Amino acid sequence: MTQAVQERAPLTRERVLAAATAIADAEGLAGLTMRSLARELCVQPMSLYHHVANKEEILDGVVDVVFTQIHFPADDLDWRRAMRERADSARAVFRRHPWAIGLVGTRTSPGLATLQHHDAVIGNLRRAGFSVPMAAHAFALLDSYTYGFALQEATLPFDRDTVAEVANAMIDQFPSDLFPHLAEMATEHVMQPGYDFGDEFGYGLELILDGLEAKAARGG
Amino acid sequence: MTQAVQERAPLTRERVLAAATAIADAEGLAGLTMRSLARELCVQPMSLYHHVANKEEILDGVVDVVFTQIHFPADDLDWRRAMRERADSARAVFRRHPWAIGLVGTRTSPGLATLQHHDAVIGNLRRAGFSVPMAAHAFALLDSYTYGFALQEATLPFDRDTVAEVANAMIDQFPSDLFPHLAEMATEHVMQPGYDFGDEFGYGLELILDGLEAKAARGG
DNA sequence: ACCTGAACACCGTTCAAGT
DNA sequence: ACCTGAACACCGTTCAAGT
Repeated sequence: MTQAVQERAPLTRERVLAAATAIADAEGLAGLTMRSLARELCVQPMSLYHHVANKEEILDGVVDVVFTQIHFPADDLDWRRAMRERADSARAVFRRHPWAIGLVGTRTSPGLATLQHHDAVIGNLRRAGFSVPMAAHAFALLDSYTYGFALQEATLPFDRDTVAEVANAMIDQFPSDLFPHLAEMATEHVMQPGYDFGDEFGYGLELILDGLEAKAARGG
Repeated sequence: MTQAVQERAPLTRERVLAAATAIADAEGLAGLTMRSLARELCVQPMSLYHHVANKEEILDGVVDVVFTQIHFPADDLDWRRAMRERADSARAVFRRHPWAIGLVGTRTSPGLATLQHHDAVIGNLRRAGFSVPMAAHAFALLDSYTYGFALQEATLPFDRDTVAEVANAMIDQFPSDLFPHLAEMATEHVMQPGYDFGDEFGYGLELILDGLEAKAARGG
């Protein structure tokens, strides 16, 4: 584990959540157990319950820790740049913590950082002249796109060699002529040198920002 | 459980996955264990291992079962209607199986139905004249939006009473003036009679389809 | 070929006891 | 106030044995 050997600082909720995040990063969500967390903190499993109610609260907590890391630009930045920068930052953060995005779809009580982040997004749009309903449209659209892209990226292999490996495993498992269009896209596009699925993010984001700008200009 | 009492049909992979889906629908993903699944099928836990390799394969399997339910329109339908219908269908399916969308972000080996679905989407776009790179753009954009919207909906309460309950719990937990823009949007818009977050889906979808149509017309 | 009983090494969590 | 040892009711999975 990353910091198993250390003088025993007193346990706090923050230290518990930081350690939980580190474990999930290193071993995935399945590796994060009350027992592995206690081991990481040089403590008995039961000590954790003095700082968090249960494992659910830890999962809520680590999602909020991840939201802490999403950069939100200064209040006075024009809305297009602000939305672009925070979308790019969110995508980068979820790329660093790929276990977190699936968790977002299961947590029903958002934490402080999550709510602050959402408030800042809506605030920026309102100051830019978006009506409340138009800000709601923009918010739902941009967040859906960003989360969904992160969700797709979470299952993607990081490097090119693994891409080929996965593709081969797929071809082994199914008759290759079952998916002619998928095969065409893979061979002619995705497997070509220079292709990076991540580049698709900017394309879609600009298309959405263009659309929102046009709508906002004519009032929704 | 939904069908615990029944004559014991021979176990098959299909029956195992159908029962697993039913359990997840009824009790959530946490309620789906090898043991609860065996109980549902009137069988000993170990019998399951003759039809699936392990629990991971069951999770892969139920995601594919869910993809089976996403309706894909006839091949010759114009691309805008085809994309709209399958996005609406996907959203409805994930609303019925809210546990499934988070799982999408953790499964790295897609099943037959998933791949067939993706192939049909790309095929429709190609027949409509989309270039391979343009089809890749459209595919990434529409899927990201649809999955991301489903991810947000998965954490939302279903009925109005629960919305108010959740909002009150949030206000109890944090000083209410910490999130002025969120509060404004909640009181002036989201909590108003007639508001339904689900309606945001169509707004964003049409904006994206408009953008794609314009881009496709001028070749990317 | 298909199913099972007993067992193993894990889980999250509670309780009563220690300092 | 904070931490712990022992225990409980669960997990997924293996193995050797049954039909």
